[in-house]
Amino acid sequence: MAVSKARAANPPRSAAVRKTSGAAVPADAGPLQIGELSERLGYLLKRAQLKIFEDFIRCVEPLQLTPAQFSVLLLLDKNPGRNQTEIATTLGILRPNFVAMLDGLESRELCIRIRSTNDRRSHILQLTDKGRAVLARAKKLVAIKHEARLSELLGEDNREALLAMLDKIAREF
Amino acid sequence: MAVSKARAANPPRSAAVRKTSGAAVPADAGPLQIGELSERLGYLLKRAQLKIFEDFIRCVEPLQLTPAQFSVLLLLDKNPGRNQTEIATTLGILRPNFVAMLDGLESRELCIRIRSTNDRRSHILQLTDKGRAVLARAKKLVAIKHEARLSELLGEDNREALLAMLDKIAREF
DNA sequence: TATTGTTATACTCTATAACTATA
DNA sequence: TATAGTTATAGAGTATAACAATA
Repeated sequence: MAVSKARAANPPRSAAVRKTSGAAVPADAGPLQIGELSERLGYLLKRAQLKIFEDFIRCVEPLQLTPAQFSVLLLLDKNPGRNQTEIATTLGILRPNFVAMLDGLESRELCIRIRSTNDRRSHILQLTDKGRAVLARAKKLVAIKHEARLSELLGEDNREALLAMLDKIAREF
Repeated sequence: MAVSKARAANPPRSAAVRKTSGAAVPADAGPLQIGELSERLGYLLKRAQLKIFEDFIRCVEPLQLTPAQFSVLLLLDKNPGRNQTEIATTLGILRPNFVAMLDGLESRELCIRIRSTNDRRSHILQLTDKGRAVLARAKKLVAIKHEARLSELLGEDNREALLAMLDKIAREF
């Protein structure tokens, strides 16, 4: 949103405010009308995603894993022998940004980089035993605390329908 | 993710890589197995949200409006006489971060701040005629380009079911 | 004393260019 | 020359503390 540019382009705030008298709403007017916002997919997606991420982090809090870190561990487990670029791009993470993320996981000994013998430029990523153990515990916490809560809220059939629609949007839109 | 801390805590990258020979996957092994990721709500929500935001920005490109800016205009239109704090918190925007955003909209003459006569601390926000015109054009573009495409992908009934579930998650989860 | 708008600041995420070592 | 990992950097988004004006 170019904060600094807006800053530079505008006069000091207080000087810019109109002196016109304001037709303010009564102080007790209550909650605002969100109107069509409740039908805007982007808005609802964003709001729902924030809620889900917050809950995920809470549920998996003893393991100190972010949703992104959990995704990496899941992917490494399912895809042994792959390099950084392959893992990163599959998750929509840019290679430069994946470096610090891997540093974090590797310093906690959840995975290791191994220089490939085929192509000495690339690093094969591998879960450690500790990484596998943490992933297993995380999966359990997610299943019994996070996903279960969601099924309770929506019903299992609706939950699956929701996942299917989101997957379709993510792939085909 | 505390990039700088991770940086400081770790030895230089190349020195940290294990010398063990890597069991790399064949170069032509094809796409990765995303496995259980395709059933993780948070992951799918994030991916879908990014797609939807990208498309929104494309559809409304002639007007140069972000989803967040569009939401503000919608809310101002439905809620005349409200101040910055009320609008910001309704959208989940923190008051300090709303200042620069309003600066941008006001410098484009889409809305104005008016000092309230009831309480001279607060600024009543009001759409300008130009703001209303831009909002009207944006609504049209969103309806005929963005939402229509979504209905086509999911079907109108499914689209409504999706919105209802996301709304429920955003409110009740 | 409390609240509104604001400033300053910091941390995370995301994005791009350019370096190095290998190929 | 091209690619993998990395560095540096810049931009958004988000979060908190503190100040001036006003209540």
